[in-house]
Amino acid sequence: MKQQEHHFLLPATVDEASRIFKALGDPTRIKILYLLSQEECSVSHITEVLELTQSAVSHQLSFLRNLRLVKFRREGNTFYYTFDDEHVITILNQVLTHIECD
Amino acid sequence: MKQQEHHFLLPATVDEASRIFKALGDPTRIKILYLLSQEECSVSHITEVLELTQSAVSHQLSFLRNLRLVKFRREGNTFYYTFDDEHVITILNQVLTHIECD
DNA sequence: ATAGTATATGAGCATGTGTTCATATACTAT
DNA sequence: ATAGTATATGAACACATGCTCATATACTAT
Repeated sequence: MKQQEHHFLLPATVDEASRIFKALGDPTRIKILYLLSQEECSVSHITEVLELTQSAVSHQLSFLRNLRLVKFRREGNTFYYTFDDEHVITILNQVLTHIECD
Repeated sequence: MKQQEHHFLLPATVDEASRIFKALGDPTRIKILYLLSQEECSVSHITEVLELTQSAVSHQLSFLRNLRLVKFRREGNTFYYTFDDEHVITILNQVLTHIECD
């Protein structure tokens, strides 16, 4: 066994990374984030475009909001969501591009 | 609501992406992959360095093997693991760097 | 006020995940 | 052959996850 020095990660770093990856580790959330990476969307628009229930979308948006990956603005009854973490969108697009270009 | 055309993702693309992100979405697997990104390691070395049980490490390596994110070679009783997906390691390091440099 | 619309939220449930414990396998050394 | 070492694997269990269903909230229109 080699006797190198390792560079160790801080527990907080590992936790934060796993939280980000976990957020991206679900097909529904990937679709939502990918949609939001293209344009600002209302909840009902996401619901229609992705053919999901309103509740499922709303729960996932709540999840993404807690992680500060998306934000929203209100206009009357309509909530418009946009992504709120450029870096995570970049990572997502890198992976998607990598897969599609296989 | 805007009436743009969306670029849609293939279901297979979404699935593959979520599988990759899910693999990275666990602290133990992040630590293992990060270690392997630095050097080839035996199972027992991983076990000691990360202070995990042998079984937990072995199960996670099996998981990572199935996704072809790691590979191993055998030398007697000892199994040496290395990463097997440069792109995934790159993504992992990007996210880790981004977090640490906050 | 009343009804309608858009979204959020809580409970419940089925399924997935990560661990431990016990045991199997495969090799090495005596 | 036998004991020891390194790793893999299956079962079981606690906990997390993502959905649906029902309902709450907050605004709009009449």
